[in-house]
Amino acid sequence: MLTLKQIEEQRDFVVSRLAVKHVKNAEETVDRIIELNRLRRQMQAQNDAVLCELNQTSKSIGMLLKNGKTDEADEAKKHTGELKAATAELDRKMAETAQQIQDLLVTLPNLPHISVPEGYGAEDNVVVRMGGKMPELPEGALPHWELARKYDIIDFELGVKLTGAGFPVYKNQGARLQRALINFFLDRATAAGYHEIEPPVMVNEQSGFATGQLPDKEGQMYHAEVDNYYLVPTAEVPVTNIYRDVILSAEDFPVKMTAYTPCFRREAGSYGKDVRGLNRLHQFDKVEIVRLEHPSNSYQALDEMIQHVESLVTDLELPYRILRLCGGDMSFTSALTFDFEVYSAAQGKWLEVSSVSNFETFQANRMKLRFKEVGDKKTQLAHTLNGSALALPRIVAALLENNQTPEGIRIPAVLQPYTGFDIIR
RNA sequence: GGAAAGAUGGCCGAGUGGUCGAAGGCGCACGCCUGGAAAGCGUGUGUACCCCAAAAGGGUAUCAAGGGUUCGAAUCCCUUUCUUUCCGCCA
Repeated sequence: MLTLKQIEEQRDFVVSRLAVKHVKNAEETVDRIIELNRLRRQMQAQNDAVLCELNQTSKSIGMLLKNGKTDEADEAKKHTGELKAATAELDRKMAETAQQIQDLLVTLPNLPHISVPEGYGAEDNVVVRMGGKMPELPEGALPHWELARKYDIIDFELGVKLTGAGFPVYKNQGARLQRALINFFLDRATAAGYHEIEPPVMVNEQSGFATGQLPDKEGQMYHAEVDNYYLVPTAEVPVTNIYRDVILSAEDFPVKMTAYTPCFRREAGSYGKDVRGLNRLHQFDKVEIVRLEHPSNSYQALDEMIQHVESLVTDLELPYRILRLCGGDMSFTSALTFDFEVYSAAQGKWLEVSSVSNFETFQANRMKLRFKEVGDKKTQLAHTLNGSALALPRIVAALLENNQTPEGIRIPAVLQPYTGFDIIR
C-alpha cells in the first residue's frame, strides 16, 4: 500500500509512476484520496476539540457532585448531551471517510522503480543476461511429462484420482529428487546467511492482506472457509508476516530468512498447453528467500539475491536468462522484479523458475513493519524483498528434458550427494 | 468438543466507576558520583493521528478486539478472538 504521506507530498510523481504500470484512472484516484484525506484531517481536528471539551466537562461534573452542587452538575450534563451528539456524528463521518480512503488506496499498486522498462506484457520484458549452455538433445527427445511416465517418477493421473488436475504424485526416484532439491536449496540459502524457518502453510486474513494477496488476489488462494484460513500461495506470506507489527532497530538489518513450503494456487483461468505436465500446478514445492532491509540498502540486497539465484541455476547446469520485468508485467506489490527462466529443451521454451522482487515500503506499510535509526525516536517503514530460490516443478521439467540420454536422465553433480544416485533409469 | 480462570506499557505487576494525567519493580537511555567500574542517586523512557512553517508546546485515541451502560469506564454489561488449566479426542 502506498502511504498517504507520499501521495500527498509527491502527487505528480506518484501519478506519473503509476502510468508505467498502466493503472486506470490513476490521477482521479490519487486526487480523490488527497481530497478525502483533507476532509478527514479537518474532521479529526474538530472532533478532537469536541472530545477535549467533553472530557473537561465530565471532570468538572465530578467535582461539582463532590461539592454537592447538584444543580450546576445537571446543567453541565445537558451540555455534554450536545457534545456527545456532535462527536457521534463526526465519528461516523470520519469512519466512513477513512473507509473510502482505504478502499481507494488498496486499488493502487506499488510504484515501479525508475529502472522499470515501459511495456504491457511478457513480450516487453528486457533480457538482462543469459548463461549456461544450451543442450543438444538426442534423436527422439521427449517432453518431461512423457519422461515422467517412462521412468515412473511423476504420476499426473494418480494425482487426479487423489485430488484433481494439477496435484501430481512424485514417485520413486522422482520423490527422492524433490527431497534432494529442497535440501540443496535450503542448504545453499543457509550457507548464504538466511535463517531457516518452517512456517505454517495456512495463514489468516491479516497475513494475506499484509503481503498483498488480499484483497487483490482473493480468488487465487485456496480458502478454508470454516476457519477463514488461506493456504499459502508462497512462503513469502507467512515468513514476511513474522515481522508484522514489529518495530526494528536499524542495527537489526539485514533480516534474512529462508523457508521451504508447499505452495497452493488455484490458477483460476489458466488453460491450454501452458499448463501441461509440470508447467503449471495447483500444488508445488518452493524454497523462498526473504529479506528485510534498510531503505538505503534494499537494491544492494536485491542484487545479492539475484546472484544467489543465479548461482543455483548455474550449479544445476541449466541454461537460463534473467529478465527485467516491464511495468505491465510486474506484480501489484512490486517496485522492481527480475525473473529467472530456464530453457526447457524438449518443449523449446523458457520456463519461469524464480521471481526476485523489491517491494520497498509497499508491504511494510500494510503490515506496519517499521524501524528506528539508532538514537532516533521516529519510526520509518522498512523495505521487504523476496525471491524464489527456487521453485521446483519447472526446474525438474528442465532437468528431465535437458539431461535425457539413451541411458537415462543424468543428475547434475551438485545434486548427487542429495539424491544418492547419478542417473534416473 | 465440554468446564473454569484469564488477557494492563519492552517485561513483571497493582489497579472493581471521578485525584488513572496507569502505582511499584525490572529493563533501557542520559546525567551525578568514581582513578575506572559496580552499587547508589537523579531525570527520562510506547504507538498512531491532529493543531503548529519548524522546533518547543498542545490536543485526541490507545489497558486483547468490537459494541453497550454512564456526565464520566482499565474497572460494569454484551459479542468475538486468543491464552492457561482440567476433561474428552488424538499424530
